[in-house]
Amino acid sequence: MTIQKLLEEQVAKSLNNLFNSSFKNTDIQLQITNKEFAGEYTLVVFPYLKLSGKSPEITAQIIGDHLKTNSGFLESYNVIKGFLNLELKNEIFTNFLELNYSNSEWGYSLKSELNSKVLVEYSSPNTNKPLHLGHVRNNLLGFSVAQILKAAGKEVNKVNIVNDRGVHICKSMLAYQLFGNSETPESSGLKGDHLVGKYYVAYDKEYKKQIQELLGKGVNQETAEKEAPILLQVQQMLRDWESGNPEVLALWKKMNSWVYDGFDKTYKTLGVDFDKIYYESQTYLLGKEIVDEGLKKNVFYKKEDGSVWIDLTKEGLDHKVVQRADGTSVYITQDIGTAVLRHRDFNFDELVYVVGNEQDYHFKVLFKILEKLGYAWAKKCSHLSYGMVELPDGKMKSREGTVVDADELIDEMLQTAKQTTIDLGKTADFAEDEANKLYNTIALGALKYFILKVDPKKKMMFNPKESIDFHGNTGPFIQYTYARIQSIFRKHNNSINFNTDLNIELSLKEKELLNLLSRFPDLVKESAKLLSPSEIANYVFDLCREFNQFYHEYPILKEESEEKKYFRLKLINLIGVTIKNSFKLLGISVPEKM
RNA sequence: GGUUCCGUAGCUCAGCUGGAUAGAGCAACUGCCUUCUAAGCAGUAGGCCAUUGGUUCGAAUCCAAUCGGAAUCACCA
Repeated sequence: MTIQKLLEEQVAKSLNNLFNSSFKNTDIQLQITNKEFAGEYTLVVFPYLKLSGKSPEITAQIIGDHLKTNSGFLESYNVIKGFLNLELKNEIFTNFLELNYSNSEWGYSLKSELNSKVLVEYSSPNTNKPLHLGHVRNNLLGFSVAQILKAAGKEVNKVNIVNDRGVHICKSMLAYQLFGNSETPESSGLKGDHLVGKYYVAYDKEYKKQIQELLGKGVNQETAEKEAPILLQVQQMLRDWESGNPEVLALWKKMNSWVYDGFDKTYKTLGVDFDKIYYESQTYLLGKEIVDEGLKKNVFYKKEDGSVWIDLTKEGLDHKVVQRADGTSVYITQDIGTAVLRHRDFNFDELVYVVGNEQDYHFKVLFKILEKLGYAWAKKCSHLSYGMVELPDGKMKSREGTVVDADELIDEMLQTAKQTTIDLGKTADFAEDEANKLYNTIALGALKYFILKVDPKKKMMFNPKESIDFHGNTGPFIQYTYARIQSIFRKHNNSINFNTDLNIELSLKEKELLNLLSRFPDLVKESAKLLSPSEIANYVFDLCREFNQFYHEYPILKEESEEKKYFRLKLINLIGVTIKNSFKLLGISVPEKM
């Protein structure tokens, strides 16, 4: 049990004794004491004035006295207005440290008895273009959330659904047929996904050109957009694909394989992975079957032109197409199939979709449809709806080429990390492969932390002109702090297995650090509940700031008192473990030396 | 137009299940490397928490309205 929870229990007991009330532990809200006052935790007594019938100051004193004589936790307390600041006994902290300092799994829960199975879907790329910064946010969030859920004791499987079919894929394919001249990744020297992306852009360019031509002939805008020859060709190609035209299928397979090679490289660099990859080409037929069944059960209805719809107006939503008039499936058709297939495969208790907030409506509809189709687990599906990554001039748009390419960005980060590190002379005595490994660790640490420190729900701004920093609230700062700690242990060389005197005198800073450390396990659970890596990021940054202040002010190896020296070694060991374990939850590695 | 989300320092973000004088980082300016790694530490400056009203002992936080921005409402994904 954490220090805070023990305290809350004691406070509840005291209140109940004093006022004949019946508070539970969870009713008590302790807050962290402001730095300007003595104490670690603070009880706001205003809510209890009616019970005590006394002024805030007197009430606080009564509670403080009772806690001091009965809880065994309090060294002393002070009252400022209606705030009761609790100063804990040193041994609370030293006990805590003694118990946890060498636990390498510190902060992580064991798999719960309930063994709740969670599926996390993330990444979900389209195979018509390379990954950009928006996808990077998705991948990092998905991977990190999975790590956090595991650390909170859940059984987690990561799944990916590859959007490998549909009109958008046909667009790249058609443009390649028209303008590709049979070029390949090998012949062009382009990474496969980039080569295919080139033709997706080429399609859009040609489409816009044709619209202009039609407009020039006096056709109106709407008709021009619907009847541009290249669009009609794309629609024909999709029908050919769904009917199994060998030539179209061959082209599709060839181009997709290029894209997969490209994606694999990017995934590997980012350090993300999946337990199972689904392909829409393998799930959309199941989707169509379910649509047929739903039609028979009157969950869906058919319009005269043959398109299939669902009426969700009673749910406050709208009518929604689930199958086109020409019989081809739409996005949601395949999502229905994929969800059902996944439940067959994994029998999950919860399913988390990591998908941008531009699809909020889509997921509302999807979950509602699954519910109406009678799947009980539909209620256990949730959408981790994250905000878009924006550039100073607005949202990224693949078609318009206003994107920050993932591979290019990572490459730039690597160059910057390398240059900065060399300028600082940090790798002078490193072997070449060690040095390269370090540049990679720092570059990805900077990128990942930059993205994960922001609340997932909020949109975030990325300015390509200002490269990601390595100072202040950044990944490298935290990695550096970890390396500093390891450096001390390299110098020390001895075991730290030394019993701490529980009555050792603690400085304010040491108490602060121990108090902060003690909150880590609860924080992991909290961030699992909120599906929010940013909680972890902000916490570990705070911890590092506190540590660096401590490091600056207090000697560790040079401390003369052996007692204090070993106490501090244990303290910084636990700090190091906490940094490492926090970063593991963010999918970021830490260097031993930098 | 309907629905949803957002508006906190020059910039990027914390804080939002109501609590003490609203915090970091970057950028600017000042100091600190003969002492465990200066990717660090200390300090200065920077705020009508979009606006107005309400709820109460107490509001950046909850409610309403207004202003500003975004997303979505496709036989796109």
